[in-house]
Amino acid sequence: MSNIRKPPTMADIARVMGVSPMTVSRAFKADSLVSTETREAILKAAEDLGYVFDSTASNFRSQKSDFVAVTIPSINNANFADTVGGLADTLAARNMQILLGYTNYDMQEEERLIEQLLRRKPQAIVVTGGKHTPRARRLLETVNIPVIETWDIPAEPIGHYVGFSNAGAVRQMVDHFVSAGHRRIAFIGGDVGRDTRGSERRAGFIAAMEAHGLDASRLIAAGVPPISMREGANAMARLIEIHPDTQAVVCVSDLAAYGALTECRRLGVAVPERFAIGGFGNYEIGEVCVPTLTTINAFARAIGEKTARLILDILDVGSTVEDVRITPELIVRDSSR
Amino acid sequence: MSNIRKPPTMADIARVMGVSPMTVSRAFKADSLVSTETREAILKAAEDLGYVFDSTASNFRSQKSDFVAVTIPSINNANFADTVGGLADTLAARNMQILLGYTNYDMQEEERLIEQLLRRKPQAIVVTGGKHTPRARRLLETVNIPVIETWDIPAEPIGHYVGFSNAGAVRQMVDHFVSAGHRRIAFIGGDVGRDTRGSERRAGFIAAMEAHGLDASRLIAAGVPPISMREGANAMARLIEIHPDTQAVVCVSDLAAYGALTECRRLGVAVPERFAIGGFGNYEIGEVCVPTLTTINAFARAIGEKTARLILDILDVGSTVEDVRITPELIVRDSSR
DNA sequence: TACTCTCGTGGTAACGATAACATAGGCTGT
DNA sequence: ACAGCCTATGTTATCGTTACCACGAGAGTA
Repeated sequence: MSNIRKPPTMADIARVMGVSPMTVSRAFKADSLVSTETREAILKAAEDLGYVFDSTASNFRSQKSDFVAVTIPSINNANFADTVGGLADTLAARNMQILLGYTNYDMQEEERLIEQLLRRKPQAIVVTGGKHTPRARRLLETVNIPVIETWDIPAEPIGHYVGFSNAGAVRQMVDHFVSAGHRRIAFIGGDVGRDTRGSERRAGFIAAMEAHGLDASRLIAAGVPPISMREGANAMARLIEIHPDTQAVVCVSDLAAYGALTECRRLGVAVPERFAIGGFGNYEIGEVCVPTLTTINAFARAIGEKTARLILDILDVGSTVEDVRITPELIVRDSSR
Repeated sequence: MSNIRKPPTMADIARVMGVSPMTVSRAFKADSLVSTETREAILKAAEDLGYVFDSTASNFRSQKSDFVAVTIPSINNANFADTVGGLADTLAARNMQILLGYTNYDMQEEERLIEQLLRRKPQAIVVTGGKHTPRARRLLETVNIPVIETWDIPAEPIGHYVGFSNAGAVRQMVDHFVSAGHRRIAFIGGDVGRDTRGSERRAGFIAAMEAHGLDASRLIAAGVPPISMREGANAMARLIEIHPDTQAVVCVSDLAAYGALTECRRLGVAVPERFAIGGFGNYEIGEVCVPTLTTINAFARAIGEKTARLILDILDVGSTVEDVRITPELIVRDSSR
């Protein structure tokens, strides 16, 4: 009847076992000093009693958690999911857990989230991108845990970063198109302003085109970022209507690029003969679709893994660790050759 | 220099303000009894001091957290991501946070994860699927918080569930194919055993075929679940080789179906004229690709939202709430008409 | 006036684990 | 044989917040 009796604590186990609570506590820490027999007996007793270790109390007393806080723009994005996967898997080896939040590409929301996450006393905080509200920035600067910005090379890094130049990556794509003989090149992205990385890719496109002495005004904004396959298709239709003589298009992501590709197929426009297409992010779709999609591999999973290793290094050794610059890789596939 | 001074606590704010710590505490709880002026003054002082609320201490003392623990098989799956998105958004309105873990389609890993998550004293726990290791099951049965199984209708529910019949959904697809005149129908899925939902869809396929008096032996296992687009393509190649006279194929997911579709295109097999294809999950790709993909909409996001609302109801009202059965919807598109 | 009720606030103890220090016994080496 | 060290365990105090109870002041009521 009294199924509502309180769950057992370490003190209960200690009483049953005739040892001190401290010994029970130690039995749960892998590296601490308890004789093997005592530990095993305690762990067995704990299991029998249905004891569940109270991380809340442990974190509170020791003033640190096993959390690493992470903010990403959207959960529904294979690239960020890969990064989180790399982070989670690498940190799991040290029994650390990810505390994840979604900003929905909104810096205001990011600020709210950062504040909420910091309340949990994480061991480190990982944010996506290098732009934040002033208050978010202050929160991150003040907090005394490692701060890592990812997916970008911040103009003014707060702490560490593991990222790459979005503008530089797009330049690779533009260079590729130009050396393939294209001159009238367009860019398809989302509306400017919200998606920082998208905006930087757009800026990188403009800079690269101008560096080649080419016209950089063929810019199609397809909607609120992140733009979908459907929006990519719509943008392509618009592009062909407005600038029918365009030879190649750089898309802000593979999803947009795939949408553009299907639109071309619908319209009977040959890719790559009549129209070369490049994407971004090396999504699975790009290597399966017909024709396969030229893209930029930003090594999303590696970003997560390297970030995790950076965090572990900082926690172990101290903060004398260097930042990590990833060099994205241009992958040329059938959609541009 | 002494940048390492301890962060301020409520007691510090109380001292500065000349009130009791209790009043400071109340100022941070939206619904508690403090005069508006006092609250505002306290919140301002807190901001000035750079105070960060300590959720760890709060959770510890009040013996409850704002967490809802969630396990999903994989982060890199748009369906589960949608469910988590629905959960997170709905719970965010109540300032609750998701504590997420990935099982990697492994029940052993799920057990480990459930144990780890329960240590955080979540307010509720949401698991994907209705099959668990005996120990995981015991942990869930013993814990005194709401337990919700999703994406399935468990044979023996532990607590509540928000799900649908995977077998029933596949039956809809088979019925659709049969009424379109197809008789030689195949199934493409992953290797049996790991992915519970995949296995149930396969079983549902067999049952539905037998119910129609048709041969249910055209089963292609494409690899370790979840199977990729590439594996779907490979499976299609194998299917055409082994059973060249097949008329239609049911795929375990839209990703596999899309792979199958591209393989058909490569081989010059006309879809749907020569070969009808159906997927599962209503991924974005299915409504953009050419031809568009017939699929099953399982309302992934709604599962998350309904689960969240169920949790909130239980926490508010008590556990007299009913379970939720979702009815998946067959979406017929060009790949099968 | 006296009595009840609500509002705003204060005082005290406690949540469960563990950091820090202490101690008993066994072993090593000279 | 004894200082010195290592191992296994115990004792005490404490992390920061909030549950619980108490209390005074003013409002409302009879």
